[in-house]
Amino acid sequence: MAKFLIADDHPLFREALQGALANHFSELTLREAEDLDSTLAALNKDDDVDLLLLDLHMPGSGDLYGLIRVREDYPLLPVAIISGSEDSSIVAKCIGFGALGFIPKSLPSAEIAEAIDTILQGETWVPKETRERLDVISDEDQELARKVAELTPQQYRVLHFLHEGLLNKQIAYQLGITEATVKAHITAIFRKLGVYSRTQAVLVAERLQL
Amino acid sequence: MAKFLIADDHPLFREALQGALANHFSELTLREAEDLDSTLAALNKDDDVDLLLLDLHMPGSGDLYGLIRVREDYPLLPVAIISGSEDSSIVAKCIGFGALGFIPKSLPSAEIAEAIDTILQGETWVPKETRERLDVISDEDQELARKVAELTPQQYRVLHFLHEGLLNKQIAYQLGITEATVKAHITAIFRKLGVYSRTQAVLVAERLQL
DNA sequence: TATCAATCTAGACTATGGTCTAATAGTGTT
DNA sequence: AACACTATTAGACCATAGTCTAGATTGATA
Repeated sequence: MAKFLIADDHPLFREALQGALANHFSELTLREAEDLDSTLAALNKDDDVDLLLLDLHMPGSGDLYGLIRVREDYPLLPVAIISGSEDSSIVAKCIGFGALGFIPKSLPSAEIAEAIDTILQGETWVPKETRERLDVISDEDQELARKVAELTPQQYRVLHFLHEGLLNKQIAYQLGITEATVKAHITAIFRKLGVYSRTQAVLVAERLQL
Repeated sequence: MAKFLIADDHPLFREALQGALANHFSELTLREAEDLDSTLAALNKDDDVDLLLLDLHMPGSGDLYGLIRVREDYPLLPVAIISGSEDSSIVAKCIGFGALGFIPKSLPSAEIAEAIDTILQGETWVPKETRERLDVISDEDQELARKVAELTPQQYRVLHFLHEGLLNKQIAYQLGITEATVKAHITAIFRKLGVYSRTQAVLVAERLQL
C-alpha cells in the first residue's frame, strides 16, 4: 500500500498522472498539492508519504528552491522531479541536490510507472539522453544550497529579484511592500548566505542557477 | 612564406613553440608578444600576419578579453588559442567568439603543426575530446561580447573586480587609484554595456564567463 | 608645433543601498 | 491562556554607489 504526494500546479496534469499511476499501482493513496506551501503542509500532516512527485515550476517555488527546501526539511523522503523541460544541466542540478529521479512530462505513462518503480527501490532514474552526464555538485555548492534553504519564501522572492538586477525600489513595487522592508529582507539574506553585499548575493544565486 | 605572431607570457614556451614550428614550416617569420598591449601593437605594425597564436592567460588580458579584443580590432585575422587548460566549455567559448582553433599546450609538436596546417587552410581545429561538443554562442552573447570589446583595459580590470564582488573601496586599493576614479570607470562601463547598476554589469560578466 | 580625441584621474553632489531598532502578527508549546 | 519563537513590516540613520563636471596625460594627425 503506497502513498504518493503529487505537487503540481496544473490540475489537469495531476489528474492525468493519477490515472497513469492507478493502472500500475493497485493499492495507492494519493495526496495533492498545488504550490510549495501546500506541499510542505501536506508533508507535515502525513508523515508516512513514500514518494513526492514534485513539479519544478510551481508558484512560490522558483525552480530549484522547492527541491532545496523539501530536502532540507525532509532529507529521508524520496523525491522525483516532474518537469516539462529536460535540459541536461537542470537534470544534473536536481540529482545533485538530492532528487532520486527526474521524469519528463513528455514520457509515456508506462515509462513513468517504470521510472517510479526504480525510484521506490532507492535507485536514481533519469532520462536516457542525460545518463552519464550527471556532473557532481561541489561541496561548496552543497553548502550554498543548505544556506539557501534557510531563506523564508519572501526572502527567496527578494533574492530572485536581486538576481534579475532590479533596484530595491522596483522590488518593493513588485512585492507591494515598502523599500525599507525590502532592505530589511536583504540584510537577512546577507546574514543567511554569509555575504556582505548585494553583488555577492547575486553571484551565489547565479552559481546555483536559481 | 608564412608570418606568425606568438603571444604568450612565458619566454620558454615561446622558444619551444618556435622550435617546433621551425621543423615543419620551411619559410617562416615569427613575431613575439608577451601581453595584450604588445600583441595589439605588433598587429598594428605588421599588417600581413597570417596567424596569431594567442595564449589565454596573459597579463592584462583576463581569459576571454584578449580574444574578444583582437577579434573586434582584426576580424579577418586567423586566431589559434594556445592554452594549458582544455576544459570543453572554455574551448566552446573560444570557438564561439571567433577563434579558428584551440591547441592545448600538452600536445606533441607534430600534432601542433598539423593543427596549425588545418587552421591556415581556414578550417577549425579543436582537441579530439571536445569535438562535437561545440555549443553555439547565442546572438545576445555575441552582442554582449561586442560591447565588452569596447571597454578599455583599465575598465576591464574594474569589471573583473566587480565580478569578484569587491566594494569600490577595495577595487581602488587593488588598482592603486581613488574610490572616485573607480566610480568614474564604473559609470563608463555601465554606458558601454548598456546597463544601469553594478548588479547588472556583474550579470553580463557572469554570462560571458569572463 | 598645434590640435584633436581618447583615457585616466578625481572632487562635489545626489541616489541608492544596508544596518539597527522595534512594532505587529502568526505559530506551536507548555 | 501565557509563553517563546519567528516572519514580516517599516522608520531613522549612516555607508556605499553612481552622476556630473573637469583637469592632466598620452598618442595620433595636420
